Amino acid sequence: MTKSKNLTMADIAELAGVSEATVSRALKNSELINKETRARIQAIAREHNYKINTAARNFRTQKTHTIAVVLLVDKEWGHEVSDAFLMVLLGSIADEAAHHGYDLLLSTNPHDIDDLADYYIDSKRADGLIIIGQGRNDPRLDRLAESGRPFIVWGAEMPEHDYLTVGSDNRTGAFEAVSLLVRNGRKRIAFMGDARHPEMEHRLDGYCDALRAAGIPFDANLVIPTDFSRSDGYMKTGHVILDPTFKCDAIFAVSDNIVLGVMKRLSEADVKVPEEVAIVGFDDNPLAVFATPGITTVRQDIRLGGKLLVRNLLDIIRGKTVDHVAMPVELVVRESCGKA
Amino acid sequence: MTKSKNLTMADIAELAGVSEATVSRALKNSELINKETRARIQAIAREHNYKINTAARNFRTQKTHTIAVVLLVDKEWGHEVSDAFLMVLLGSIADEAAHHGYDLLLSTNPHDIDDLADYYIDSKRADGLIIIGQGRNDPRLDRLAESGRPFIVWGAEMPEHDYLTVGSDNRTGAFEAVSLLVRNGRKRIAFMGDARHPEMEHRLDGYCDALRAAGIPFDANLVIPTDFSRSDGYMKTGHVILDPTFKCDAIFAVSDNIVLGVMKRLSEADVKVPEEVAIVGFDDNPLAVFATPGITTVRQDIRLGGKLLVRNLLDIIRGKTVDHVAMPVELVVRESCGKA
DNA sequence: CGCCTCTTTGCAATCGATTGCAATATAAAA
DNA sequence: TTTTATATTGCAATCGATTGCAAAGAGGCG
Repeated sequence: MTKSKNLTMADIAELAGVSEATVSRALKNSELINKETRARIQAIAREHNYKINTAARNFRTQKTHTIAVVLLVDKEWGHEVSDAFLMVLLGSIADEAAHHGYDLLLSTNPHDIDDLADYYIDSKRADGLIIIGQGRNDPRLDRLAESGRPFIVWGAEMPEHDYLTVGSDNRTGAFEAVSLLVRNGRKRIAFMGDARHPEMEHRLDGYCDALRAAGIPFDANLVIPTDFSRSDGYMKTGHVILDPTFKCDAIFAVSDNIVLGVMKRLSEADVKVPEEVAIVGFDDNPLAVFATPGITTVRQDIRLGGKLLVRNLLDIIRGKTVDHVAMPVELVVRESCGKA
Repeated sequence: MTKSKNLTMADIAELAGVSEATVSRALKNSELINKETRARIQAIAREHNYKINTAARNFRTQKTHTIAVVLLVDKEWGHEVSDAFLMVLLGSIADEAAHHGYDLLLSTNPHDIDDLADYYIDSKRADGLIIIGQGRNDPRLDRLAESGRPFIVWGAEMPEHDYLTVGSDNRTGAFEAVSLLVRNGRKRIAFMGDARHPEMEHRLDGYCDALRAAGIPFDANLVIPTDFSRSDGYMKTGHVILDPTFKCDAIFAVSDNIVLGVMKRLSEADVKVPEEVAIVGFDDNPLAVFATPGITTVRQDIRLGGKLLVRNLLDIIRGKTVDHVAMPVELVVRESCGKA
């Protein structure tokens, strides 16, 4: 098809009989240029299939029109972390970025990039960063915050860390989930999750809120440290839940992935869900509805999350003031939580 | 931290008392520059936290050191297409690209970018493209191929389309899967999948191969058009498999996602898997092992796939000759396929 | 007709790193 | 000592688009 070498703005200028400056402005649709001239130049550019050289433009303007998404997904958590979840978030970020005319740079586990800002911002690869995978206490994020470069984090607001976040209202979500179990007559409700992780900490807070509201005393023995994975859900169920000395009639798990592992193990042990143990999860993983029984869960609006990450990051880049976001969540009731 | 404005190569040159040219070569570790001088300049650059301006470099060299990954994931298929699968593939691509010093540009469903090559290559955003989501017959890919720009596709080799691919040996995988069902004594084996999709077409071929090898006649009624999704697996099971006039004692489905939907529906109808209907899937979705019963499936080496996509694309960019890749697959036997 | 305003266009510098070629220094050979 | 080969370094052009400022043209008004 087009085998001609790349055209430059000078070529278009020549073709149109105007200067490069005029072409530049015309292609931008600048008001400075006469309307007819603009249209004519645009037509010529289109006709000759001219594409502006992004590299040159970025260089000249010192902007990249690119945002970098960094996935810090360690093995530390369950490594499959939410597959579906991540994919949806990523897709939504990509769509929203494209919508604003930004490209998306993706990087997973940049273990050898100790200074994210240097790599992405200072070296002019991206104008800002979206970090996914807040982790427990990543010093890199604190360094980033100190350096004052534009970035935003998916996760939970943490008073002791000085960076902006977008995430779900984990505390309220957990509160509603556990309250539902209480309404359904459950008294000994176990919590499965890793409270060292910011978001999960908030979910534990919500769990405690719900118990308190119901007048049920908090029992630390019911808190079972579990990472995000199905396999850890499976294992902890075998080691703790099924231990004869352990008694519970319900479980609130911080992710549907965990629930899938739990239910697999319970079914092997012939423990009936929800009759003997009622369960509520978190995320509304697409699988939740296909599990047997269907998993009652807390749905996060991930697509909205992606959009907000992008919008707020762009605002930060433009110097506007931005606040933390805790998006509302929605309880999705299926079978696993039992009946009232 | 560093609030000083960005240093340029000229600054470093001045600090080191040499010319910019020398700095440029030294930072590249060029043999042209004296070893000690090189070390000294590198030290100075590090000390002052100098980062090369990628935008300027890309502009000057007319290379981007970036590859673009384009996800063409239409609703046409089951939209959740493989969640886990995609995430793993993407992660592997990202890692391998980083390993070669390339950045990764991500784009999902560029519906308004009718000419992918223009957008990414001509406008100097990327040096090459990786396309994921071969689809049935995307004319955009043919146009890309015609234009001669460097790209590669995840999927299946198609003689009538002129572009390079990396994918799994779908035909052999399907052959082994179906042969296993045959060995386990099954005679009427249904095929669930959309044969219009290149990869699935090969799986259908493998299915036919296995029947032929076993002397079982092919019955077109046993081929049930199904997209990739759990929900379509669920629905088609209700509409076709459970239809009283339909008889089968086994199912080969082209994705584990489908199997999950199938098993959900079968369990609702109290049909026992594998006793009444044996099932084999494809992909070895991380969930396959957590389903009840565990799903026997064909595992693809997705991480290897990601690596090969990147390596072969880079070879293409460098003008080397590259061939199609059909990676070997592995049958993973769990419970859903019954016992011999 | 001269002066002023407003619209439209062009000039030319600029962004920062790279690289072919020339220049210099140093060592080796004659 | 002169010539030649080799190792280092610098000069200066270059990549292509953008933009502040100046300039030219069009129209209005006194």
